[in-house]
Amino acid sequence: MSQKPSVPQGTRDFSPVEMARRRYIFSTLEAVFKQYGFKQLETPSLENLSTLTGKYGDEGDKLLFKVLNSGDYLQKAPDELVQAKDSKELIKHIADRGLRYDLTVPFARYVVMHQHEISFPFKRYQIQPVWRADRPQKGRYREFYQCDADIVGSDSLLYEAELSCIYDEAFHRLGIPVSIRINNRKVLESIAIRCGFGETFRDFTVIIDKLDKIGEEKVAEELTALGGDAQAAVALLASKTFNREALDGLAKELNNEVGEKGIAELEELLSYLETQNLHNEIILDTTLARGLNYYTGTIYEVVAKSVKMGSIGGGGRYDDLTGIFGLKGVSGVGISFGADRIYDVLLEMNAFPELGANFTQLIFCPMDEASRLYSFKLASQCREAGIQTEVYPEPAKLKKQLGYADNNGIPVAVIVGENERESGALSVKFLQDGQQESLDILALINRLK
RNA sequence: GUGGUUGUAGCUCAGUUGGUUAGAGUGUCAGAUUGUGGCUUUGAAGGUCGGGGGUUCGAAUCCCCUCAAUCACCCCA
Repeated sequence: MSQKPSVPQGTRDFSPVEMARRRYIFSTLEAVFKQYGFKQLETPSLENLSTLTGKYGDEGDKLLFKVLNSGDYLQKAPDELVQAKDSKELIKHIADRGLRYDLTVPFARYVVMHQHEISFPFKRYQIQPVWRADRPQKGRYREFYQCDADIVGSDSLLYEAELSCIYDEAFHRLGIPVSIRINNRKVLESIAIRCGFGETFRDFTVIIDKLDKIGEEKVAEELTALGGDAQAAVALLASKTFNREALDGLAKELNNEVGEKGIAELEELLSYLETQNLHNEIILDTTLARGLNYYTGTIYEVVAKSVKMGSIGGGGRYDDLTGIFGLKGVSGVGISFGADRIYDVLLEMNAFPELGANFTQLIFCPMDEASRLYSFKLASQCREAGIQTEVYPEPAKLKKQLGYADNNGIPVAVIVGENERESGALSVKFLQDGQQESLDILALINRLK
């Protein structure tokens, strides 16, 4: 019995054409990362569950893919938990590992484990898949790639500026006009304190993050329910072009200690950015909160201007991420690119450059068995010369062989039959314009090199 | 995790109030053309109508369950 094949929900195959496009995104980002001196890192797909749980909140824990232990895992599980069907407790006994949920936490783990080999500040980039057991929908997959650039071991705001520039440069190179939204967690905290949400800061951020989605009135409603001065808070929430004027306006309102610290950070970041020639708009958005609660300073989010899609990048400063793994006082700042969403945006914008899946420059088309052997030999000569070469595997009809070349976008075909073999004068056909020439192998190689 | 919409050939889609053998375009393969691709033309293959169950004399069509895609929540890249 044959079964209908399928892939798990939220996962996808990538065809050669799709891979060419994905490679284009990855290599564009990689080139920018390298330009700023980031070094590449990879970590295992599997992490110990203890590394992952509790780092992403209750929601995050639910979305973790857990991997069953090897062997007869139920044998070692406590009977009462199996009997009680208590999945939540039982899982701790039957699954020790899980698939990574993001790249930041594994990076923090890496830094702590290798702290004595690393010279700080350490700049690393990482391009790997992550997994979330989320319900798939547009722009949301269960397996997707993140492309992260982080720096640990420095609290200099120069790095915030560099990361802003990386966002700007990368999306410029990809041809996606974006808004780079920036905020500072301390500014947010200051607003919260000022308006009486100091005690309920977490909930406060969750609500205001929805501002552009549900509107001012709804947000005011929910904030009032939370118990605080909703009107005052809403008045302070705005998104403006990131410049001196906007900052000064904000500074006048936030004259408490946290606020002044946050404003000072934004000012320093701005003074770096003022020296740059940026392609995209930078927005100071005090409604930007971001879910992950470990951010402590600058936070980023990037949105494509021409396509409706969730954020295609995000990140921020976290003063003490490695603290949970026992290394205190190491500050980090990082950003992430959502490669799969960037792919969808480029596709929707029709903004991919012409990227054939074909790399073959030359194909030999043998007319008989002896020519096939002869072609195989000549092909290795071409390959040694650095020409990407194929040999058609059968001495089939020319129509078929040229059809293969045509369908695969191979630009040059060499027809080899008895005449060519004996004279060494190869019939070289250029498929784009249909021109045909007689060349010997050396002349052919020179022409294509 | 909650709710809505959709599911017919590899792909894009027709398919009448439930009625004979489920169609088209495109792609694939073969021929027209024995050593010359794209264009043309002829033909062929390709379908458990997402899967399972039910109603009916009869189901692609109606009902239930399930799987998947998609959209809105939640959350996020």
